[in-house]
Amino acid sequence: MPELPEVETIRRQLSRVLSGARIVRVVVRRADVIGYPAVGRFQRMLRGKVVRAVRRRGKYLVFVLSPAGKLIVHLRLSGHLRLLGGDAAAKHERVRFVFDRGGSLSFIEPRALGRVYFVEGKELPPALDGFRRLGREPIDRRFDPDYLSARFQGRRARVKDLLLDQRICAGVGNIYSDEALFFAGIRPLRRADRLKSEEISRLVRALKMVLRAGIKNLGTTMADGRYLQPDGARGRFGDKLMVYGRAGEPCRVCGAKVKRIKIGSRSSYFCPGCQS
DNA sequence: CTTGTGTCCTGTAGGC
DNA sequence: TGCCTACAGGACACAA
Repeated sequence: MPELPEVETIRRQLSRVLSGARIVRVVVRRADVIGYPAVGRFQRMLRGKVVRAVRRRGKYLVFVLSPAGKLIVHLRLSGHLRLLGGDAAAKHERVRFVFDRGGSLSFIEPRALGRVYFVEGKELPPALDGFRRLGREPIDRRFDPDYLSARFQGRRARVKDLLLDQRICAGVGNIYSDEALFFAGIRPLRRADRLKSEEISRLVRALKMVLRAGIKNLGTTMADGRYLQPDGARGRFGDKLMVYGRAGEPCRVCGAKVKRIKIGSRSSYFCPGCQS
């Protein structure tokens, strides 16, 4: 569910609220969301640790702890982090981190696909291979046309699939890839190695633009209200989407009907008038 | 290595 | 109301 802008929004809020807070207890309500290490060790290692900083890499949240270690969280499709006051377990709560200053951070994951990890040193468990292999972030200065064309070189895959590849575009997901392709004027099924350098440049600019706009608007909360900030507030980027979730509706630029196609098992939206 | 497909898991919305 | 299907902001393990 959450992509780079949503995770970044969550990061900023948690950094503000949790910096300096000490974990006094870790309640595990469902063991299989603990990606590493085993449940008992996960709980023991976290108890007593103080949150020093909250960082983000791609769609991963990284809580830097002292005296040592990191708590790494990936929300996958349906995960949430909520700051809660009371003791009552939230619906679909899988893990709860209770803090010394009162209140707790609840990891809520209806589908139980998301994972939390604790790591000590520099070496990462195999379960975090995806983390280690992350590519550059589109909002990074070094994510430039040279970088992207090098990664697209010789790749016959559809451009949409490569935008979703975290080893190439860390943090990009289904919504923002469609939005970026719209602004770049490129159809999602185009072969990556057949994009002209002008198109790659437009794509780089579009990615940076839509991700920054997403962050500025605190993320995308669709009508179903599935993504929320840790304090429960909605993101405002949903109103600003050009194509994602708008199948059959008129393009906001040219008026053509937005189309929805399937790529793999996932939906992709584009405007047949604006994108070629 | 690359590419496409299936799978993990659960909830919800919509059709009949 | 109940049953069935499709779909969901993700990432992997596979087979070809």
